[in-house]
Amino acid sequence: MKGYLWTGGPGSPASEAPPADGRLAPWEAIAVDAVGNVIEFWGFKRNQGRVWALLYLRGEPLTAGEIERELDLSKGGVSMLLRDLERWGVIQRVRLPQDTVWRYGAENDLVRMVTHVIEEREAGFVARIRADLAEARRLAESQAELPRDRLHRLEKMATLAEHVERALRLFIKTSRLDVSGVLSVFRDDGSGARRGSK
Amino acid sequence: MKGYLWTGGPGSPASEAPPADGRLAPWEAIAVDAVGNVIEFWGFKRNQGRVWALLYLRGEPLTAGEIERELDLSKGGVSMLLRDLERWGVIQRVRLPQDTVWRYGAENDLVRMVTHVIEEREAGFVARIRADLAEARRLAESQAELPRDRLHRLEKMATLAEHVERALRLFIKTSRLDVSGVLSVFRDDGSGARRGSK
DNA sequence: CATATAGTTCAAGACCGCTTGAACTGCACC
DNA sequence: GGTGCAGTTCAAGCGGTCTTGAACTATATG
Repeated sequence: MKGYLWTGGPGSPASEAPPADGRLAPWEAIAVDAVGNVIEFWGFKRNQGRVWALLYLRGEPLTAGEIERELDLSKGGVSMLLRDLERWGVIQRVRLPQDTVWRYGAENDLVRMVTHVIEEREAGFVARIRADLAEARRLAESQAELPRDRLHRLEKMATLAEHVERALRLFIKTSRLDVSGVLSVFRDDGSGARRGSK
Repeated sequence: MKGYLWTGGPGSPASEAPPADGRLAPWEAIAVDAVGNVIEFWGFKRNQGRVWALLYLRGEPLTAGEIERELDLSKGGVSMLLRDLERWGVIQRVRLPQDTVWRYGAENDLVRMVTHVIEEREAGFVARIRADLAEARRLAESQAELPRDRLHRLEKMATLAEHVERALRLFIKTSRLDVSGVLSVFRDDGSGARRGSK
């Protein structure tokens, strides 16, 4: 909860002079924060989600400076956040013909990114756990005078781990499937906000 | 890692001298830590997982003091960890007839707990997000001169959130189903480590 | 009742990741 | 070349969580 919650500007968003540190409309602030919370829940940085959400809601590419002001973040922070998002392919850096600065636009792939990163994270992690349990088992087996039931329980623990792993994989798969439906919804806007926009 | 290393263990339970700060066998340490990592991954405290794992592997109930020594935790910490685990129903507090102290034994329900807590967490969380997005939408709609495409994107965002939510629910359900298979495996040991054991 | 041990609570502090802000690089334009 | 702005990097600070350790309560025992 960095910035203040800016309850002002009930009337006109465009017509009145907004306070220095953010012109975010209240409804935008709420939506942006909601996405921030979701993304944080999935183990990313809150502000990564906020930046993506802002770009997505605006529909047109913004500059780093604008993001900085809207979201009340530091220059350096914005730079790093944008780099992360770009690396993950959920935003795109574009340079408008006549323009001299970079602008950043949201891809629709937020979800694909989430599942993707989760997938990777899970892969490494699960491999590690599996290796550890295997190692434990190896050591335990080499221990001659080990009560049999202990070993037995260790093995069951490993089985459990495998099942959880399977469930996770399944989740990712179904999630992706389920989401592909959503993506198609998204897609019909892919061409941007038509022309009108601004 | 923590405080002092309790160089004690004159008893030497097994035949060889175990590492200074706990009598945990190496294989146990590895397995215990593996579970700790998993549990941490799921958003719990690492040491909650370690405690459960220790109790599970040992098969027989341990006292708080024993746990404290084996895992090299503080007295207060163990007390809190045990309370959490007990509240979640993944360990059971028992008092042996002749004995004066409480002992704690592992239930097999670790997974059920995980899914359960995730479920709860998810429920509250998702409700919050949903409410936030609804509120944002309400505010946005009341804003007369709002570009139509912006509102449109906000709506799609809400749709997306719903789908992710559905995927999550599905995951929990499948995970639970999948796990129930494992639980049956576990169950045949339900009666504990037979009697012998020690 | 005095003592000892088991168990609980919580303030202080360790720990860790995120954000900041300032120094720096790169680039365009004058 | 010099000035100014966009963008990057990173040490230092901040904020939040987890753990510790000591004071405290509860309970059993002689």
